[in-house]
Amino acid sequence: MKPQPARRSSPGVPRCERCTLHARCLPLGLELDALHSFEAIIQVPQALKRGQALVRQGEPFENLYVVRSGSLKQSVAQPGQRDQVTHFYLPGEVVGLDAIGEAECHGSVVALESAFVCELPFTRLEDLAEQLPELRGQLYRCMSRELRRDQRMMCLLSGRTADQRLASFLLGLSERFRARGFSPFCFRLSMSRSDIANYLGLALETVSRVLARFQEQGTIAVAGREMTLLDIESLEGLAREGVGLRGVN
Amino acid sequence: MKPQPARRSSPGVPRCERCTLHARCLPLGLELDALHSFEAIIQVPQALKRGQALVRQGEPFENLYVVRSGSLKQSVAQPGQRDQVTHFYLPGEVVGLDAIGEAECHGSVVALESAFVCELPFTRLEDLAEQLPELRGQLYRCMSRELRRDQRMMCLLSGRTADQRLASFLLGLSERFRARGFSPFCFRLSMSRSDIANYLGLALETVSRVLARFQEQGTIAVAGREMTLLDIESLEGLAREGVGLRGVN
DNA sequence: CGGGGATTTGAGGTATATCAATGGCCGTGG
DNA sequence: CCACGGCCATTGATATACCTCAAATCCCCG
Repeated sequence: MKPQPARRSSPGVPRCERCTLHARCLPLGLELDALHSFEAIIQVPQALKRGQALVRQGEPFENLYVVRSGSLKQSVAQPGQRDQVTHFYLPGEVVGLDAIGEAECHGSVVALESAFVCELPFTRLEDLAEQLPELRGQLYRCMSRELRRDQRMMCLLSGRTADQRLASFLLGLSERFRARGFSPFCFRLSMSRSDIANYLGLALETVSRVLARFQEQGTIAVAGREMTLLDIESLEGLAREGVGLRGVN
Repeated sequence: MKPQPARRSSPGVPRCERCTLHARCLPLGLELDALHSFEAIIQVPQALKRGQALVRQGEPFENLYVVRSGSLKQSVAQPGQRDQVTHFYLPGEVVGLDAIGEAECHGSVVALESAFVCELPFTRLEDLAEQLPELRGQLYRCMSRELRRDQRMMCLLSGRTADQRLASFLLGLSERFRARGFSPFCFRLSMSRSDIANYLGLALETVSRVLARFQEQGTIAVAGREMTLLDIESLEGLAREGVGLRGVN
């Protein structure tokens, strides 16, 4: 059974021009009429409630989605293993790139809070991309950006301490919020400690402890899911911090 | 200064039709004349010696490369951190996908042994892809395959023990060799223990010890870089093995 | 045949997982 | 409105996998 997100709501055809994410979204850099062609393929936005699935692992791949508001997480189930959280998606980010050219979605994507997403049928998007070099470029760019994000993640998981992982995680979120016009210093974590731990390859208790320590040191202030970064420099110091652990030779 | 790989050697224009990798390579599925157009943009193959760089981090992105023979590794340097090995490339695999749509290469790629690569100027490839939907599809497929590979890697780094990482690593190599027509049971590791350790997020001593233990248990036979997988099932058992460690709740 | 990197092996320390119990938050229902 | 229950988060105590340091040996290459 397909997830049945509410297909109501929202002002009929979306208008990218008016969207606050315009400057960060997929159609970035399109000419005006190109933009209108692009808008034409966007389906009526979907509303998701917390915990609701946008795509389920194994479903046939049909659409990309752009997050309009709210946030989501992707997790991948592997046989005999625990689920692994692989992504958090914020507004303006594209869901589904890792399934392009594949038959099925290779991870489930679930809303972490109430969210809206724009649905883009991929075949139509591809047809359009055929005519619009700009759009093609944007697609490539999004995919390779994701590749690099994943690689940075691999670096993080590979060689860093719990402190460094958390610091990088917080800085990464901060940066993404800043880019979207939100405060980079003060934001709400829409994911649970358990999600964070899973994402960073730590035990949830460790996440809790490290955050507590950061707080003691005056680096952050955290109350439940409300996060305030007090000393970005310290965090950057931690994140950048050379080696020490898990060095190879 | 650009790396200056020997531009001699090899039979003038390469012939994909005759290439043993034909069935696994980028131009897979192209019609005959499309294939010829594709061949036309391939530069004279480059020969690389062990340790020689194919691309250096930060260089402007201009080409994709397909490995013809030999193997290479990609590593990414991050400020204040040790280099991180992010990939090993085997024949038929495409180097440079993570830089598409970007100005510069975001990692260095170095030959682990004598190697040949086909050079594909990306702008010309893109022009060609504009006319060949098949080729476009292949490009997408390669990129998303890479995305998924990276994600599997993240899972591996995130939640698994050293034994599981090594087992997965060996099985992964085995599978890739099999797919290329080499023996999946008996092969030569072209990378050092240190590279493996770095790639897997372990200390090099740990790699050595785990391999020794696998050998004691009769799962593998290893002598220096010559590797024989004796008991694939055991390895798969290890790799798949549920949880235990680093579980999240 | 010699030298230097690569690999192996050993001993000890530590970061982090695991187990366990408590405390806080929030939505639900009386 | 308050009480209840479940989930989420915190905190402590303990176990352990893996890193680090150190030294010996192997092997490749000149």
